[in-house]
Amino acid sequence: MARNQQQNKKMREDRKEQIQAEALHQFATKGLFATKIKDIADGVGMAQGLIYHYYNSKEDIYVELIKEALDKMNAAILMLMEMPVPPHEKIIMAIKQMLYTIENSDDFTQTCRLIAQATNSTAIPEGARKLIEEKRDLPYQEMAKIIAAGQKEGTIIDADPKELALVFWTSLNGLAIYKATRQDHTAMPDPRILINIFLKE
Amino acid sequence: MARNQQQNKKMREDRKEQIQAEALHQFATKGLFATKIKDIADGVGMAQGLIYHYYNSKEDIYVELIKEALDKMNAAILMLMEMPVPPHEKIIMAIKQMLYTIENSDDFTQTCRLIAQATNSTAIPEGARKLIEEKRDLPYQEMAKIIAAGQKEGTIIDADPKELALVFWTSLNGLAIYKATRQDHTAMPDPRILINIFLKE
DNA sequence: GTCTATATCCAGATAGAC
DNA sequence: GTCTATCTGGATATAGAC
Repeated sequence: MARNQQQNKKMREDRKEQIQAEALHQFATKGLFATKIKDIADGVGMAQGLIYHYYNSKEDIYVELIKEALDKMNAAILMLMEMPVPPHEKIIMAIKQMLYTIENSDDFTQTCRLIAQATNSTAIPEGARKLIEEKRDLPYQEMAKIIAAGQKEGTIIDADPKELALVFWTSLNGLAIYKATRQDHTAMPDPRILINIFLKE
Repeated sequence: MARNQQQNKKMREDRKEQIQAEALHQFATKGLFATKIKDIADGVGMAQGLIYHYYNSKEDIYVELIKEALDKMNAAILMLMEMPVPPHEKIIMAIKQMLYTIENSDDFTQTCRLIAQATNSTAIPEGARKLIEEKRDLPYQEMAKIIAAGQKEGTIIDADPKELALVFWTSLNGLAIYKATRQDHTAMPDPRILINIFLKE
């Protein structure tokens, strides 16, 4: 009996993940309002009404995706923060890693795109708005700390750490959006161009 | 009679501009699908049905706005191109001008936001999609030319001009999006941070 | 030119059979 | 768990009076 309950629960979770994956794809490319429940259902291969066996509303799916996207992003940043390397190495690693991921990971690209869409629209569910407000500043704050540490170390150029952190993330975000919206395989720039913004020579 | 016809035409144009201004604001903040014709009509202070006296459809308004936004952007780039100053000066001027405009012009910010929304969604009218495809590469191409000229001059760092142009526009675009989506008065970074990406010291 | 009223359609969500 | 059928609301666009 316990075995069966567990199995059922797992199957339900699997099904929800299918829906999530499809919804991420659709929301990221078309946005919340242009995506119809039927589109998601068709993508998964289930009846339109069946979606409501797993979620209470379209908004619920959306908010869950936004939450996961933000958490995934922030977890990646915090992992970087804790690496046992000096600040300027963290920055070099982060830039190389981000450029590589932007160029090669479709899932990451879609996640970026979802967040960009959400951030750039006021017409999103209240729950999503709150999550974004609450979580979106963390990367900027953490990067400002790394930069300040690097300046103390003497490896990072002299400028307001907050401003440098702003340039750091908005540049990478701009590149991610650019990549996401071109179907062709646009190459990312040489990492050194970006690294040069921050490091003293 | 001719006098009257002219007056009527002008009044009609004025009314269309009112609609356009309101639609730009709404589309830029909420997107095409979340914006209802009634929202626009309410913003202008006219009945919902009256909009159709001036436009055939919501999509028509949208496509017209996209066209004007892209043309305005490209015209600004071309003006810069033709200024009688050396390449590295053009880059310095462009960065300073862009940062200043991002920080101070609400209209520009909304235009950026509209284009970002449109570029980042596949669910836009065919006409808008075509215009974007057709016009969005011009800034990248023109900037690559300026950069290549600056390299010949010896003032711009050694790297692929296309990649530098990519970093140039995506960085500024990232900053514009950032600014557009924060209600508070977020300061732009010191221009020298960005200028340093491109200029030899 | 402007309004009110309405035809029409579409999509989110629910009900109920299997 | 899954489907089909349906209720319901809301939004685009049109019609017609003033």
